[in-house]
Amino acid sequence: MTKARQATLAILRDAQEPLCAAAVLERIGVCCDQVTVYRSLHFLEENGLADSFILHCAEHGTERYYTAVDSLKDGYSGHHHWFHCEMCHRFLDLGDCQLHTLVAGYEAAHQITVKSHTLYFTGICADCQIQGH
Amino acid sequence: MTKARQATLAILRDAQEPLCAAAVLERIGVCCDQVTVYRSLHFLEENGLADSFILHCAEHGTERYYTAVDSLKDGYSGHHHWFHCEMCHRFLDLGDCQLHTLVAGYEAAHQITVKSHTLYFTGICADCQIQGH
DNA sequence: GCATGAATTGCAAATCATTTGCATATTTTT
DNA sequence: AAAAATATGCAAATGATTTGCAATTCATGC
Repeated sequence: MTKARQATLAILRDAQEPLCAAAVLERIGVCCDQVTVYRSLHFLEENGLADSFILHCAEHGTERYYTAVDSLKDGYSGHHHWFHCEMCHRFLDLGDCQLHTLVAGYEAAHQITVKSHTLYFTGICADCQIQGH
Repeated sequence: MTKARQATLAILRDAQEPLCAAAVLERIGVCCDQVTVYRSLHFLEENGLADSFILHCAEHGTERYYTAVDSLKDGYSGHHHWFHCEMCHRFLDLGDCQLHTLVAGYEAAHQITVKSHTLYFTGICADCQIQGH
């Protein structure tokens, strides 16, 4: 792995939330160019080191967000799902993917092979609910 | 509802799959402009008549896809989920949303209010599996 | 340890779905 | 039917992401 790709992966791992390319770029400093960040994110995802999803948010528009994939442990896929607060625009980690049974059911019912899925939730987080709207 | 909005909704209802703005435009003929299609789709979604999700596909790039929301029947939300075949690029209807329990669990566990979610699956459909790769 | 071909990077410019400004047309209200 | 409000069309802007290409760095064999 090149320096740029390592730096990108380290940033995703350190982040407590999904990051868009712009957020990675902000943190990566002079290490490399914006285009290299995009290419590194592609590389990481192709190689199973990162996950991504496209989310539209009133504040930030439509962007692809990336997370580092957890190292696999017993019974865990390393693939998380997220909640996005439409008021404070932060992400909340909902933990490891819970869709295995559902996916298996769809595969059996329709004779399809599901290779990946995108799932995220939006709404109001606990903090924003307390503060009223 | 204006003529453009009615025409857009009728197209979504007739379609057996999610449609992007370009696909709606193709079918809408001289009825209205491309910009009006975009605005009509926004209108339908804001008013609960359509659902949408953003999907990236090798063939068609990144686009937002819309479906008409079913009229509500007992125990059904009207909100469907879809499978997208990465070989033939078609959509398969997986039926009414099955996430109610999961959502309720997340809401209780994190004191959040989930207002919506995005879920879709990608992989290889039955037809493409038979045909080999 | 270094030459050599392959893969990666930086920069500038291109893409492309979607949005916006604004004048006109249509719809709704009174 | 006139006035006020809303929707539409057209042209141009936006903004995230991608691409071309020359220069640089990396991997590998000798």
